[in-house]
Amino acid sequence: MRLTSFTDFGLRMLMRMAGAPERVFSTAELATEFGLPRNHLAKIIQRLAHAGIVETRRGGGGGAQLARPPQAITLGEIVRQLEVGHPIVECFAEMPGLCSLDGKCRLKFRLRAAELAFLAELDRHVLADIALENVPTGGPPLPQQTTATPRSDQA
Amino acid sequence: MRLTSFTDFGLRMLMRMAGAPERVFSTAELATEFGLPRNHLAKIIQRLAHAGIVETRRGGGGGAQLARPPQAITLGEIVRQLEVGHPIVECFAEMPGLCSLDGKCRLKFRLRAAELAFLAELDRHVLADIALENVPTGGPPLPQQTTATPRSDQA
DNA sequence: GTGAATTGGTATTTACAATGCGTATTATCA
DNA sequence: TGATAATACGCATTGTAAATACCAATTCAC
Repeated sequence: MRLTSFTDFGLRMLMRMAGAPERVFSTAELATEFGLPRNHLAKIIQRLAHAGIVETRRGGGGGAQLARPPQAITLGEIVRQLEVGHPIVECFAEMPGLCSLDGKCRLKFRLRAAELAFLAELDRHVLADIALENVPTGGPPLPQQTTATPRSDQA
Repeated sequence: MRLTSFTDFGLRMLMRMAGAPERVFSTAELATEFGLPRNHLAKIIQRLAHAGIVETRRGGGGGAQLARPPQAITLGEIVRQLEVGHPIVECFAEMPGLCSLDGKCRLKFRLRAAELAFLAELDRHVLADIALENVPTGGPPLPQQTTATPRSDQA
């Protein structure tokens, strides 16, 4: 039972963005803060944008920000969107008739119920509950105080 | 959110074994029935044996059978044993201090709660609930490397 | 209008799980 | 006791998904 790195990293970025919902975060900035590859994070932001969780804007000064207040985004919604295409078991893929136990399998229903229980527990919390204001201070010490200057161009 | 093939195939084999708790099933027989690689199934049986869910017996006429009645084995126990070593997210691996958000991360606790909800839902059912008596009646032609020796059906 | 910054999309490389295969060990039957 | 059948274990191979790199499209600043 494993979540993909998409979901893992996506949650971390959203936690950070929820800490400053008004700001615009570039993928380069998030990549520096978390010490993760920029291109990989950009892909996840794309997915989140398609799902309507964040809004992106190209060009200078662009980046991503939450499309809704963090109180209106449940953790379940995030995981659901980020885990698209990764069914619990192979049987759940959209391939009818592939499973040889198709009609007689009484397990499928139970697995689905367990998955719903997992997501329901996640839906009991919203993004605001796990927001973090502090920079994780991954590797090099970033003495970046809250100078309210969204200048962050370096690479 | 995905279970490994270990868990997927393990559950199928246990479903079959629960349909005839008194019988002994060889891995070759199960592999033929399900059209799955024999060696892979043997490894899963090993894991299940170590977990105390099945008991194996070597030698002629040997094989595996449930160590307890199928009413006494919950689905949660099976999944828990089969998913060992596959944490939900990387942070959950046994590597303290690796996650840069160690102290401040309020997500970890929620993910754990969701995982427990998933397993709790599974614990509401036992293996007997999903037993299947019928053989899946070999669907696709399988390129089995077994030497096509018709097994003498043991009593 | 020009240039720089930033996302969007596609292709390639890499890592890990899944699979296949061979060998050793052990128990049962003749 | 010997032959056979099955598990147990390790390693090589394969396949799929993640991770990375690169190029195109777009927007703001000047």
